[in-house]
Amino acid sequence: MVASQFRPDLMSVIEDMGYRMTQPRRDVVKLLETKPDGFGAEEIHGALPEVGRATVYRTIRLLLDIGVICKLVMRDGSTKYSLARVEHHHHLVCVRCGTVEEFLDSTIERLVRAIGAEVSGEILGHRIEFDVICKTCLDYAN
Amino acid sequence: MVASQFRPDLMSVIEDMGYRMTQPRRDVVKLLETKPDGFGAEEIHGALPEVGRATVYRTIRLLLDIGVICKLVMRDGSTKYSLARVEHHHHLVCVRCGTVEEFLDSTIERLVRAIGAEVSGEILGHRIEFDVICKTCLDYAN
DNA sequence: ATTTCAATTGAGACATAGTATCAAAACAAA
DNA sequence: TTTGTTTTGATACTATGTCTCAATTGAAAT
Repeated sequence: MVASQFRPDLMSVIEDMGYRMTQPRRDVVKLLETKPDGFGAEEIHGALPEVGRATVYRTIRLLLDIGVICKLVMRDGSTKYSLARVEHHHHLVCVRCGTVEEFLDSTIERLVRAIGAEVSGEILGHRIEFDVICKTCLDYAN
Repeated sequence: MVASQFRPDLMSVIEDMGYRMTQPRRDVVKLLETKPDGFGAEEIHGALPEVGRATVYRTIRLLLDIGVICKLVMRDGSTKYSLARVEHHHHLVCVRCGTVEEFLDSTIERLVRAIGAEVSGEILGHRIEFDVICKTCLDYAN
C-alpha cells in the first residue's frame, strides 16, 4: 500500500528526455535525492548559493514536467515538492514532522472510475491528500 | 450525490458568530452569492472598488473560518473560493468552463475511514478534487 | 582540439496572492 | 449621544514564482 523504491538516476532521465546535463541541474538533483520527504523551493535555493534562484525554480518545473517529482499542497496552503517513486499515487503528509509517504490504493482508483461513471461529465484527473500524524510522532507523544 | 441548496442568509451567519455587520462585508457577501461557481480574490476586489483589498482578503478569510466558503486548488495551481452548500464535501471542477459542483459520496468517506485503520498513524483531514469536463461542455463539443 | 550555436544560466525586474501595521472610521451597546 | 471595540483602507511587506536578456556553457560537428 505504501511505495518505497526510488526511481534510479534522475540525471539520466533528464538526458533521456533530451535536456542537457548541466552543473546546476546536477547540483539540484543531487540535493533533492537527499530529501525524500519533500522540500520547498526556497529551501533548495538557500542550500545552493552557487545556483541562481530562477534556475532552481526552472529545474523544479522541469522535474515536474518530466514527472519525477510531484507538487504537494500542504494543509496550511504552502507548497512542497517530493520525489515521485511511482507514477500515480497520493500522499500522506504528517502535519507534525512533515514526513511524506506515498500512497497507493486500488480501491481509490476503482472508486474514481466508479464516480466517473456516475458523474455527468468526464473525469480528467484528481488530487487526493491526507493530513496525518504519523506513527513516529504518535509514539513520541505517548 | 451532488449538493444543490445554498445556505441561507450569509450575513446572519456572520452576525450569529458575533461579527459585526458592516457595509464592506455586505458588499462582498452579496457579490459572492451571485458567483456559485467559484471566484478569485482579485476578481472580487476588482468588482468592488469601494472595498479595500485587505478587507476583501480579510472577509474571505473570515468566511473560510466560519466554513461558509471553501478553498479550491485548481489544476494549474491557482486558488479559487466557492460557497459551501454543505459541511463536508469535495469538488468537481470543470477545466473548461470553471463550473464547480459539490460532491458528496459516502463511499469516499467510508474509504477514508478504512484507510485510516490501515495506515500507521492518525488521519486528521483530507482533500479530494476532481478535474472534469462537465456535461454542458461535452455536449457543446459534439 | 576547436568551432559553433542552440540550450541554459544568473541577475534582477516583475507578477500574483496574500498578510501585517496602524491611524482613522464605523458599528452597536449603553 | 457617547463610548469603546471592531473593522477598515492605504500601504508596506512577504512568499512564491515567472520573465527578460545578455553572457555562458554543453555537446555536436568539424
